[in-house]
Order: sequence, then C-alpha cells, then structure tokens
Amino acid sequence: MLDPNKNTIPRWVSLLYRYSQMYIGDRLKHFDIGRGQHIFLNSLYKEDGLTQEELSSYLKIDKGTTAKAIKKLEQQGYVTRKLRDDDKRSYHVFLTAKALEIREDVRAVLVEWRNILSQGFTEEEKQQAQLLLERMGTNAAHYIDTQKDQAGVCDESPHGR
Amino acid sequence: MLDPNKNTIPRWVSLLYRYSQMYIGDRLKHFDIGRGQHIFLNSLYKEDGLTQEELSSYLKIDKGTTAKAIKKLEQQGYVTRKLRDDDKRSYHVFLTAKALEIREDVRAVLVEWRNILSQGFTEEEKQQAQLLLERMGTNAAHYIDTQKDQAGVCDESPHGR
DNA sequence: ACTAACTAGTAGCAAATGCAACTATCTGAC
DNA sequence: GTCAGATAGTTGCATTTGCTACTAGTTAGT
Repeated sequence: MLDPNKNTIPRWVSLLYRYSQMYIGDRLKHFDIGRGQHIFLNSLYKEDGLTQEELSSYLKIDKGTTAKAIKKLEQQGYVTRKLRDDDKRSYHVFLTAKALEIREDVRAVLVEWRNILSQGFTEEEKQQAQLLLERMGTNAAHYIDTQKDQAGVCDESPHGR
Repeated sequence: MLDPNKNTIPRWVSLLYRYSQMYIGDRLKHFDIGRGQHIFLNSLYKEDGLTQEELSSYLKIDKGTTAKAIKKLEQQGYVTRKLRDDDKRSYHVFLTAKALEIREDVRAVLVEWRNILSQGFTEEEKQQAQLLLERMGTNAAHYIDTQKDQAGVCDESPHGR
C-alpha cells in the first residue's frame, strides 16, 4: 500500500507547487489574474520597473513565458511597458494604479498560503523551512545554470560537485 | 500583518518544481518519457497495478491529466491496463517488461536530483528538509481537501468568468 | 566604420495541466 | 427490482510552459 506520507523530496515539491497554484489561482481569479501571472505581479510589487529579462532571471522562468504573462497583464491593465531610453531592446515594466489598488489583497493571499503551509510550525521551524528551501533552490539553480553553460561539452563525471 | 520579506516560500517551491521538471525531463528524454509521465511511472515502481483513480489521489493530480499520461505511457509500451473484474469502471495499470527494464535508471535520476538539491547539507539537514517539506505538503493537502469537501455546500455563486 | 557576437524580446509549436461536461458502471434507499 | 446519486474514466477546451527560431538593437574587436 502506498504511504502518502513517506516520499521523496521531488514528490513533495511537485505536490506543493500544484497546490500553491490551485490556492493562489483560486483566490485571485476574481481579479482575473490567472495562475501564470501572479508570480510576476508579486515580483513587481517587490520592485517596480524591472525589465522582462530581469523578471525572467529573478524567477528563473523562460523569457518566452515571461513575455506572454506580461503581455496578458498589460492587456488587462495591470502593467504598462516603457521602452528604455538607453537600450531600445528592452522594456521597463511598471505597475498601474489598478495593480497598486489590489496590492495588499494579492500579497495577503501569499501570506495566507504561507501560513497554511507552516501550520503547526514553531517560528524556528518556519525560518528553517525557508532557509532549507532557499538552499535547495540555490543548489538547483546553480546546477542547472552550470549545465546550460556546458551544454555540448561531453560527459559529466558521476562524482558531481 | 503583511511582511514583504516572508512570502518567498511559494517562489522557491515554484523554482524547485520547474527545475526538477527540467532536470528529470532532460535525463529521461532518451527513453521518450516526457515531463508529464515520470511521476506516474515512479508511482507504479513503488506499487504496480494501481488504478488511475488511486494514482490521481496519491499524486493529487487531476484524473484527466492522469488519463492522458497513462494513455501515452500505454502507447509507448511502458504500461498495460486491465479492466477490473469486480468493477468494470476502473482499470489496473501494470508495468510492462520494457518499463521494468529501465526501472533502476529512472529511479536513479530521482536520487541524483535529490543529491543535487541537498548538496552541502548535513545528514541532519537532509532529514530536516524532508520532514519540513512533508509537513508542509500534508498541511497543503489537508487544507485543499477540506475546502473541496465544503465546495457546493454553502456557496456556489453562479458567477464565473 | 564594419562586422561578428551577444542580448532583449517575440512568435510558433508541442506538451502538460486543470476544469467541466460527458459516458458507463456501481451503490443504496425505497 | 428501480432510480437517484456516486464513482472511474474520457474528451474537449483554455491556459501555462519550455523550446527553438527569429527580429531588432547593442557591444567589442579589428
């Protein structure tokens, strides 16, 4: 019999990801903000005026995906784009008044979700969880980025690191 | 109370999820196993002969998604389905010899990924990470399932779109 | 100044995913 | 038994996502 509680890290990660998308998507759908957009909106709430390239690299999301998400947010009136003066290839993405209006509501959803996830955690455990996730994320990002740089270079040693 | 610096758990989760999909998908693509299938294959390696419904509920993945993934695995010759005798609505999903042949390779990919994620972790930290993820996953599952049970009971506002 | 290499963003495709509507089977209340 | 409601699975649709190829603007080497 499969024991749902005993499993690998990748399975928990994928479960947490899908549930997060469900929860956040559900809580934001009355703003017409879909599952693909909230992550960008939240990044802009942290720092307005980022370029698409900066959003992509911060979130580690493909630039094509970013372009489509930003395009949709723009069509919905949540952001505007302004061509940079000093580099006509790139755009600054700015939040509109409409986006700023719902800022606290949107951020609150994330805080609520975080609280649901860490229910029953001590403050110390919350910090520990955040830290460990961060370290795993950094490890993953570092590995993937390294691989990408070496794409085409043969065989990797099974020793890793 | 909104704390702007404490809502990053969802961001790390989504990063870890996407990178996991990339890594595993990349390492399994020469078996023609796409990003959507490996999770089902691994569940069946744990326990063969599950029904689609059991797979869906174990992985918390939509039954439509499960149907499509299993269909693809069947077309590729990795699984066969057998109608249950005692319930003609459901199918047992069985691994084929072809799937069993690559079992260790496929499982090894998961182990490798876990090792990448926990690089630089002490044994204690690894266990801690696993445990905290598990607790967060359980919290999430519990919350979402509870919500689902209550859907339609009280609200059901016919307001969509 | 020229041009090759690089970079930001876009477009098109295919796969994956969730949801809702549907079919077929099963269960339980009567 | 019969029929309403639940359950397993399928299908169609819309959204999201990553990849690759492409355009246009920028940088650096000569």
